[in-house]
Amino acid sequence: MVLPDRTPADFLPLPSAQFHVLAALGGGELHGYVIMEAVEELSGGLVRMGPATLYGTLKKLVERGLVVEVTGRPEPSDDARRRYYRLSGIGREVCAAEADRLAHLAARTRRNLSPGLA
Amino acid sequence: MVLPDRTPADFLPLPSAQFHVLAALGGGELHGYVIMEAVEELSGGLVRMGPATLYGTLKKLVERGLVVEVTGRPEPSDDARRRYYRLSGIGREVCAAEADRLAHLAARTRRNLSPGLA
DNA sequence: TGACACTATATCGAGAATGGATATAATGAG
DNA sequence: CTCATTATATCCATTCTCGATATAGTGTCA
Repeated sequence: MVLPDRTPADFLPLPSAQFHVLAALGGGELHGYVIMEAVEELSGGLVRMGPATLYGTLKKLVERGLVVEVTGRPEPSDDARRRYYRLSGIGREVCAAEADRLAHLAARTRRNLSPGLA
Repeated sequence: MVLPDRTPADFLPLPSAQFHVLAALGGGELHGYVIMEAVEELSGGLVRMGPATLYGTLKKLVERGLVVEVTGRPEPSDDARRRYYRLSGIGREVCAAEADRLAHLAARTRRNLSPGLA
């Protein structure tokens, strides 16, 4: 009852935690704990996402249809506790669109900032 | 009593509203209303900052020492209601550092995303 | 001069986003 | 069998964001 959004642009700007998780999932099907590590790595160590942020964000992303929980294990003898997630089609598009937005924003900001460079 | 932070890295990641305001002020000394317009322009029309976010953010940025209110008008016959703001030295550094962070994050995300491109 | 849109700053209160701390339990190494 | 690590999960406080609203000066035009 809360999903009239269909095009990537309708999701922008994305809350930063949601973007970090989508970005991490760009690498493939991952489970929660590995996502935390991937977020830290992708952010150059600057962002450390704790469990509260991660699992809340994951839940929201699934609700929004950007992420899908994977049914079935990659390998049968895998740790039974793990829950795997992957990007949906639109999730991938939204992630790319948000990356573009950030890149453009950063570039424009640099340009706007440079005239007064110290 | 709340300013032990001194290096730009201590401020990252910056909340998005704070970054947008700093980015706008990269263009020079501006007053509130013009900042709102500049934010919209710099964001490619994607971000429209209302008064509540703007003035709250501005207040916080001044508290943090990233922005300074300008005493004295640029032109004597200026609208008396206006209050002008400019980046502090560290404010400019933080803005540049955050722009770099976003650019890198966007680039890494794109790289991480591309292998599975649709 | 009076009406009205626009400029301009400001706050309230709600809701969303974030993060520290904590809980629980399975896994794996020694 | 002990203990660090892996793993998911929630509580609660704080922070961030924004729609709505308030107040008032400015500029235009009839």
